[in-house]
Amino acid sequence: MTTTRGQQPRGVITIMDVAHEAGVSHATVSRVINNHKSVTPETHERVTLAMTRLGYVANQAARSLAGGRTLAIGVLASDLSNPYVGEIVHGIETALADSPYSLLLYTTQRRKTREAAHVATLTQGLVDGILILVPRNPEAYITALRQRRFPYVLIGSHTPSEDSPGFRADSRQGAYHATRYLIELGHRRIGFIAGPPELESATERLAGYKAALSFAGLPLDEELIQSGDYFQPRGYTCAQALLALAEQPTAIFAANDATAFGAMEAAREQGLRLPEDLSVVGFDDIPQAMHVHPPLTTVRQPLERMGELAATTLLGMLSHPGQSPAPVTLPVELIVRGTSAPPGSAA
Amino acid sequence: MTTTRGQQPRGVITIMDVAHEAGVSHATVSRVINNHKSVTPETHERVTLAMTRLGYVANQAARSLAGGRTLAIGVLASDLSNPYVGEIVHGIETALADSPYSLLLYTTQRRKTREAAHVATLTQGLVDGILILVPRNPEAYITALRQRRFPYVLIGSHTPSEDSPGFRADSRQGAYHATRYLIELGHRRIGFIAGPPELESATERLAGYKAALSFAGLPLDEELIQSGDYFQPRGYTCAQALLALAEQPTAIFAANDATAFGAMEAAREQGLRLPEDLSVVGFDDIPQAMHVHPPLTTVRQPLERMGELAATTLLGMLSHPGQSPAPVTLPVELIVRGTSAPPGSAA
DNA sequence: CCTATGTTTGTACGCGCTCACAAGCATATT
DNA sequence: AATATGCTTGTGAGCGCGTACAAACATAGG
Repeated sequence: MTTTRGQQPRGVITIMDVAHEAGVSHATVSRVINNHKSVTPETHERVTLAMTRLGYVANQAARSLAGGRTLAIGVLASDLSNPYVGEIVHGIETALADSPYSLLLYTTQRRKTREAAHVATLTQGLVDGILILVPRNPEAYITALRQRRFPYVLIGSHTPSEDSPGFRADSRQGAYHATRYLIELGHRRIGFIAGPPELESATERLAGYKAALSFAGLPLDEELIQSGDYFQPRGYTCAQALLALAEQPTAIFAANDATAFGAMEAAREQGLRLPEDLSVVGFDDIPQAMHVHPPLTTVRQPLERMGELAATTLLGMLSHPGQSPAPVTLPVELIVRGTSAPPGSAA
Repeated sequence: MTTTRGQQPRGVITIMDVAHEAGVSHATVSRVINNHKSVTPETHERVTLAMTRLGYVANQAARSLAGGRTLAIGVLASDLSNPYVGEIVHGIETALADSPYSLLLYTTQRRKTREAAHVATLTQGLVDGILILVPRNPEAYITALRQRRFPYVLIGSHTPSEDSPGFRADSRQGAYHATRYLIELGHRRIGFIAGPPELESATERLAGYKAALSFAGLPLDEELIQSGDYFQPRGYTCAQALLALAEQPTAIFAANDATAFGAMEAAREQGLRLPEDLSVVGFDDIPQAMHVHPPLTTVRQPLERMGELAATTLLGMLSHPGQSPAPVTLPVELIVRGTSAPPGSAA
């Protein structure tokens, strides 16, 4: 049985070698690999044994070519150094851990010039489905993906109206809650540092902020709204602008945590104590939010969970082709930490 | 020329379609794709035109199978939510941006049970080469990789003795400098929070610390050395232990930034002012090091650059098989910020 | 004992591409 | 004018695997 192969055993062990070793045809080996039902337990056993004995590892390229599936999913992200993205990818990894799928990572930082061609390459035989993180301008490829019926799931901001499968956090609701919270603490002048307007999440957070003000009957002062870009340095300058107003705000709600960190810097530089002299609230709850001092009050997005859900959904779409789940909006949660207090509260 | 194909134009455009469209053989199309020299400019033009006209995209699986190259490289990392890893991957992406290679990401969090099988899968037709980030127990697969002559490059800690290509930061030197810096500030009792001893970087940093003490003629007090694990919570408890000593240290050197953050927390909780009552120095210079308050004095590792260099090196190994560059140790840099000062310096 | 039915296995084709080889052709050499 | 040389292009053979189809065999029914 344990025939030591006559040919030179160079390099790669193929399905043929296993077939020979087990005394069956390569088709049978293939059946074993793919768990086809019509294989006798004994045959299955023999083949499995032969595989381990020879140290057989399937050639993925050949499987893809013959079977039409690549067993890989692509992840399109903007930039990995963003902790926000890291969290989501972490969740994706978790979901993929028990699947046979590999993870192909693409950041749009790479080859941003030809993002469309990029998607084309990915979807043309490189991966079976893709996850798109926080799409900046999805219109470019989403339509193409849809009409090609290529499986994809969005993560993060995207218009809920479009019926693409996706998972997003309820930015509007979160911003609304956070703002109401500040109002209930007694704040009347609440500065807002917005995100880039081309991002759905940014406009929603702004909308939530405005809605809360209007619900509380507070005036909407355009002076109090600064346009940020979700990055810390801009948060810093926006906060400076807010603190330079004749009528200073007693609280600043930043559209994301990085921006909030910038605001904290600016406040400290002006000699303001947090939270006694100024309350700061962020959005996202990235890991370091709890590690700054004082720890940041913020709105928690279930980032890791979003990644996990999206990946699981995509896997489901791959195993049950045709269906395209509706987008899901996940609730967010206000995490009260140390940067928020009633206005003018003594130390 | 612009023959509208008679057959049903369903699904995928293959090299054959392009060949037909351009009026050449499929081999010529292949030559154009692979930039073979022996193609007339006119032919090249015709083929290129046909490709764009048909929207041809090469099937990567077929290329891999036929050509023996996958045009993908694998990245083996421990865990993406670690900002340290994010930085490195960022550098890798940068290096890969202008190459035809894709990035296959594997975290060992996934399937940690079968890490070896994991490497086997990767190296058996999934990727052409791999980058291994901060290998925990590399022995398991390094030897296998080497004897299979599979291209790989290490990033981060690894014994410099082993002649695997790799890029690492000079942990020992960095720790030595940081410790000397504290000594020169006037500190005599300097606590050290070590990293996990199974990590090369951790032992080297400890060695650097000890060397600096001995160079300065300071006694080595084992009490002052706590064993951490590179994570923040442990840094917190280790710092507590150090601050509970009868003879308190006036400075704490933490083996990495996360640990240093923990130490800062502990110090603050004890009512100590940074840096007046206690100096804290970290290692790594992860992005948030400069964003905590006060900003952390730390030893900067060129993480992104390490990733970029490693990827470039791997690409070089792939295009010039056979050579295996020697490991490189990159210099680190002490970044003095706000958490370090002479002992007992008044505010 | 022969046919119908079901189960397990083998045969053979092709997925889309790369590459060795040879053919075709133009130009250089004698 | 005949042959050699170099360049461009076409032909064809797989790469390793999945899978339709058929073959082989066992079992059941008549």
